[in-house]
Amino acid sequence: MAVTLADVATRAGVSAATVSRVLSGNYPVAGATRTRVMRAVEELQYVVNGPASALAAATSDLVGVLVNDIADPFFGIIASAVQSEMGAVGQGGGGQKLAVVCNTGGSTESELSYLTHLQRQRAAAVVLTGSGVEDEKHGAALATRLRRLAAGGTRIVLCGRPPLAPEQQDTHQGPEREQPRPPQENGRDGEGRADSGDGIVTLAFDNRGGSRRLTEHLLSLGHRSIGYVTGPSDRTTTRDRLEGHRLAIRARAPELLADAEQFTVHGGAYDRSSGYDGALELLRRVPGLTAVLAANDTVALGVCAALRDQGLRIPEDVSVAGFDDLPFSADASPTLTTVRIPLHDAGARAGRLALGRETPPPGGVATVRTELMARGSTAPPPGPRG
Amino acid sequence: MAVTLADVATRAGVSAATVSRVLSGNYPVAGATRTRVMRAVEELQYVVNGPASALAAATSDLVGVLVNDIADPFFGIIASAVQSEMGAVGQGGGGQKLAVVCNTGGSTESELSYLTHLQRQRAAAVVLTGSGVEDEKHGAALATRLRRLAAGGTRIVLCGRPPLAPEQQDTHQGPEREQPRPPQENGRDGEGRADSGDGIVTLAFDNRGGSRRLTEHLLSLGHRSIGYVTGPSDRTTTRDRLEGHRLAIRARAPELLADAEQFTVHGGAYDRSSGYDGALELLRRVPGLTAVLAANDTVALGVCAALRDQGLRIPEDVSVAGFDDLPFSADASPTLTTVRIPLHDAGARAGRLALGRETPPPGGVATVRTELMARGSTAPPPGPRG
DNA sequence: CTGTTAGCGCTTTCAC
DNA sequence: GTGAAAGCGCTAACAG
Repeated sequence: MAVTLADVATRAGVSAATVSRVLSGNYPVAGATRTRVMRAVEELQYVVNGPASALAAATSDLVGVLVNDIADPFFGIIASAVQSEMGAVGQGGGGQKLAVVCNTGGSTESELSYLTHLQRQRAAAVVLTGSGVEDEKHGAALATRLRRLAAGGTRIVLCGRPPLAPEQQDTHQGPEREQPRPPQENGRDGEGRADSGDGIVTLAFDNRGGSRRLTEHLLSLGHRSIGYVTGPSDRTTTRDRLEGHRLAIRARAPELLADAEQFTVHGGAYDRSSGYDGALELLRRVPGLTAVLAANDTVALGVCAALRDQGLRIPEDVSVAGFDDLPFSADASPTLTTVRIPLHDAGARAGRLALGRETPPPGGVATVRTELMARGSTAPPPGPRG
Repeated sequence: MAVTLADVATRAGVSAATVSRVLSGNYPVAGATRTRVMRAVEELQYVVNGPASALAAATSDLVGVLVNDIADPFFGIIASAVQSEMGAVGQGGGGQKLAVVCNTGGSTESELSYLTHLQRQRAAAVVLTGSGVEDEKHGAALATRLRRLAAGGTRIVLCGRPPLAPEQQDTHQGPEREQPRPPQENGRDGEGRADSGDGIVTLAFDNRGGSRRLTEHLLSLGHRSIGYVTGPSDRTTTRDRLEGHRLAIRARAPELLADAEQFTVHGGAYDRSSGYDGALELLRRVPGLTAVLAANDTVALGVCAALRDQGLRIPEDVSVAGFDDLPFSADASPTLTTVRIPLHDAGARAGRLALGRETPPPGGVATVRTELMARGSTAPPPGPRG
């Protein structure tokens, strides 16, 4: 770990400044000099010292991507899309960014901790993906930290979670504690500024709308006993999807509202086993169950497994639907009815936003549309008494 | 991006050196002073400048994890395990490492490029996961780069790929061009040194052995028309798995060897669609096909889908098996016969090795055992004429 | 077009 | 136990 800019300079018979200019390429240098320098670099196998250069230039090429679970394709797809926008992987010189993904495991401390690291590294941008945790204290801490990062010049993009709660008024000015969430459909709350005013841009997923359409689909097939296996209860995504579900019931079959709580099982995680356990629990609670909605596709797979293990056929006996439309859903048997989120597109857009290569939506908030994918796992409920 | 160590020092009424000592915690500081400093840090919301600190200390807390496809759970599981070993996520001070995953997309340029970035950042360690690319030129370039990194103090761990080819003798000393690969089962080639001599440690997966056992399983069920859908042909994993398959045939049913090439379809990627297309192609080529082996579980899912679309039942008409035992395999219907690789354990071990928290295996190379998981997707072939 | 001169913000001897 | 000072390797004005 020895060879420095100075060594290269000596070898090439030029000054360190010249070498620096050749390497960064953003400054006129004579052709001959350039070749000489390049040769010296080659011969010495010189590699720029990142920290030194970052310190001097006060910039960094790091872009952090925070995900809740890197082993879940939902995040993998988004992360991969973000990374795909970071630019052609040149051999070194250019302003290419390095997107690194950080796995928080859904832990709030871990999330904060990664943000600290990223802040230390003076990251160029940070993309936070997926569900946020609904915790008053964490939410405030997170918002503060993100605003501070943004103020320091780091671009912040929220992808797949709702926008930050409006800034806390430190000058306590009243007991106004209503409406903790900013309006969703109205894209003008930033009063026309290019972002929400603090440089943080949000790409929210229309979880509520998608979920609502999904439940409507089931309702119109004739289902009246619809179980729901939620995700972890403190997640924004969980809440939004459940809300969409309830909205559909309220609008189309209000008589079912009374049983809603009874028909809802709160899963502990977005994984297969909470689907499995949840389905079993629903079967126990709801005698005439004809359909099960799952928090996402992975959970839905667990639901299917449990149902099958109980000798139930899908969709003849029970319909099942997921959410997200991950690649495996189209291949499952039967093919899984779900709600498609254009994860790749959203991730790519988040990447562009992070690099400042795309102008932020008005108000700093855009909602990504979701689409119902009606497939083989949903059908009309079985006739009375099978 | 303003507040610096000096600001904190002023505020706390001490010198910058003292603040630094308090923050790094590895030096005796009076209790009172420490509290005073901490308070100043708190009040000023001070965050260490990573580049500056890395420059001065000539160390970094970055650990890079290179993966071929971040959207593939195979890599997600390994990466997540590596990350889980990086230590309790403290609030900042300690020597905690930041594991960042870099998605190469299987591209060799991208791989090299990420290594350059990591080298620039003076990464503490680099973990390369999964299949390497079998390309003479790239192999050499990669080996050189990794050795250089290792020489510079960066720990290198190969997880899920074969060890590096032995060092190129620059002093051309003979036409010795045999055995481009080091012995696998013999763990003593490093002559008892704690690693292969260059500080690079390898955790190879026993793909060949697992594949061999899988084919033996099919053979002993009575299958004689076994199709094989491979992964991308330039990958070490692809080659090893195919070799294991051929080995089993050679040992147990040499009469099938003649048709081996005919029964092998080379898939373009480790994805669902090459499984789908591969299965169709096999059906075309092999009239009495009774079993299909896939490069991995994801490919196997594609194979299943194709088979089903052709009206074939699994396993009654055709048996199918995958490789890796990803979580979804146990949930597929029918449950998928496959070969289990302890991905999480391997990743965790790679993480420990990367941090120097575990002593490297003798010779620097360890082979991770794989295990046959015989499940519902394989059964004896149908009787003659169905 | 190229060299000189200052730092960037932190860590770390070396004194006190 | 704490301070002063000397860089770490690079970039970015300024001069020439």
